[in-house]
Amino acid sequence: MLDDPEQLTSEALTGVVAVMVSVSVEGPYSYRVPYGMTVTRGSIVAVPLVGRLTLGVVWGLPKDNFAHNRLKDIAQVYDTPPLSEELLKTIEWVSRYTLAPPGLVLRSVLRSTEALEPERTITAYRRTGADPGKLTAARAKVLDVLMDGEAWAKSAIAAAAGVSTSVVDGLERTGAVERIETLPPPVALPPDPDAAAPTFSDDQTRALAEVRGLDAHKFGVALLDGVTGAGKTEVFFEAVADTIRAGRQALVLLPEIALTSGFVSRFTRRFGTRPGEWHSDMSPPLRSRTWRAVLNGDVRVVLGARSALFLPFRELGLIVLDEEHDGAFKQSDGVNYHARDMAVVRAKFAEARVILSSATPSVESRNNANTGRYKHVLLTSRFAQAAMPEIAPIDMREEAPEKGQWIAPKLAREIFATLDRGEQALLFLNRRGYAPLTLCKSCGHQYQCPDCSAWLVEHRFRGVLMCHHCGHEVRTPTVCTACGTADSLVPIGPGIERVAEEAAARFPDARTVILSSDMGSNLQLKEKFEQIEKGEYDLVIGTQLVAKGHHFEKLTLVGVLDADLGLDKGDPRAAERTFQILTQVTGRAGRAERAGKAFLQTYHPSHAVIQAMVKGDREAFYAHELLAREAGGLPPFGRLAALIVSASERDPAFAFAKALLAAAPTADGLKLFGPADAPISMIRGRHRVRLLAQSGKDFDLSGYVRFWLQQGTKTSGNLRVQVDIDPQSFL
DNA sequence: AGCACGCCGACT
DNA sequence: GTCGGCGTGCTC
Repeated sequence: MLDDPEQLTSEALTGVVAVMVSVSVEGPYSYRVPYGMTVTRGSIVAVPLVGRLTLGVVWGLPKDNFAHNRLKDIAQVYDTPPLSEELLKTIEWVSRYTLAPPGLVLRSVLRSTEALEPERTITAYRRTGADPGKLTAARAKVLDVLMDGEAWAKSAIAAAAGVSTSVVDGLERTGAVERIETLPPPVALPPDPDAAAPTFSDDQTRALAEVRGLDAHKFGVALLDGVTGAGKTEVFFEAVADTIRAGRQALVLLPEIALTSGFVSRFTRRFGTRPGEWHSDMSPPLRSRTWRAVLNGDVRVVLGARSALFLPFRELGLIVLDEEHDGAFKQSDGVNYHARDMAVVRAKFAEARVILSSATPSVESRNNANTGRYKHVLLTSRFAQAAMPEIAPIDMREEAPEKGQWIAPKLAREIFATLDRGEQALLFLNRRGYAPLTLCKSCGHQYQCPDCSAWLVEHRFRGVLMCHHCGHEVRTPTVCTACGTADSLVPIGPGIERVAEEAAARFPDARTVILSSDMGSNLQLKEKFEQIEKGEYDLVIGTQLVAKGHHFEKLTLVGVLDADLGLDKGDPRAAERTFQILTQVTGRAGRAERAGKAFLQTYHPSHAVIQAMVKGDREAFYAHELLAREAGGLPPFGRLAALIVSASERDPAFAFAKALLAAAPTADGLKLFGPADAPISMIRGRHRVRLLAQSGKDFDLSGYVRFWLQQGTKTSGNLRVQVDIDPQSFL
């Protein structure tokens, strides 16, 4: 039974072993296992690497024969369970697929050494029962808090009792309270799958039955496809409950952390306790403890951002991707992976289920559902039809607003009517700032980022011109920096700050609020959302931020100021993204009780996306888009890989890309395009030239690109080649 | 990722 | 003459 992975993982390895170090190297290095040390495949170890200790994972037996006189000893094995075979396989697969060195992929698994050290104790205080002597009011409150007999952190006692921490110090001196070193409370308690019995609509009951049709102990994918408000979350919560009952762990991935807090409350209502959480907003100690608890199996359910996909689950049984179509699931720095695809891969190795949930599934997922690779679970709702707003286009060629305005007359009339009824209206424009371009009317100078080929966007509130690609900022000049003319700078085009200015002038009685990711901290934004929900604003002006996750009872009108978004920019996914965001944002208008209306300001009223929106016919969109993709050999009917060659000067980058293209091996059905300047031809001072490889869907494009780069001339100087398999956008 | 090695500018 | 700038390359 040599090929039985169970057998292999549990087998103690001796002599020389292969260790994957968590640095950017192409394969495992060999190390000696010192006498008396026991390691197996998956053991987490520290190994010496150029004079310092580096984290690594025992991968198995060495495949090469590194000179034995240069071998070093493993320095330490950590006292944790080994990483699961399923996770090791996932790392290898992700590395092979994305062309990222396996050590780099491992790095996203082993994020800190701290998580591996024995858990640090915390100082806590508890009652001893001894007499405190003088019992002041403050002391009484503290002792009351400690009546439960538990040990509390000093700050927690002070907060609960409403006194200062020095009262605890005083009580400690009297002996009525004692200080102990104790382990912190667990990061998450076991969720109770039966804490709250859900009540389901008939549709939800049927959808759940279909999801449950997937064997809980085998690999399988369900696409949970249903309009907002149809109750997708309740359905996949039951799959989470099933997973807990089966003794396996569940992972729920959200596209962005702004959505977690609402989600945690819903989870807590259903399961009686909070899930484990994993995202970049957590404190490093909590992250470490969560990581460890996932590996130990103490945390059963994790709610997290895309990086949670690489947590060291021991017995992963379910991965849910909520809003699976969301572009935020594609990681585009370091390891370029798409969390949706990698979730399916990990689930396959783990014999786990995957639920992809969305109101506007990605074209890829819809295709997989159509062909039967994924189980298509449609969730309609009796309210769905009523909740769908009436959508109408506004042809901007015929009903253009006056010069310097961005709200068409027809939309303005609708806004007035809505405000008169005491209802809320939302104006949506996916452009931050005041104006996307600033120029001097005297000399024509256009303000551009010095390090990127992009206009500087004026942000009037903050008084700066800023680059949205690298963050470069300058104070907005009052005198043209090119010709010296005073007051000659004019803003060109709209951003939401400018729309807010127009709205203030045209609807002076409306209480107006701007919502944009750069308009305050997460907390401030949360507050604004709550105020809108309470009806403290009449007119909401926002970017993509408002399209997600929030329902406003009184909102009955949505105006999309630029419905064309990125249409027709030569980006294969532009139509899909536009369809998704238009569906999301128009869906904010009206709920079951009140009918809603949405208007799309467009210069292309006959475009398939706009037509599908207006007719409320999403199937028409998918049908049209799938045909277009098939005709173009684009995903999901073909594969794409982008190679971005970058350098500090354009010429060497271009020359290298040309040489690379010339050295490309030929292959059946493979097409190469380029070299061409990338749409954003310079970012952070680096010129970027793009090559594109397109193949059939059954072609090993990753393998081809790896072979190609190995054949071609190696990069030298400051030339860099970045590979992006399955690029989502063509930036 | 670090850390050493290496080849060009302003100092004791 | 040297100190040190960081660009480049290697790590079992």
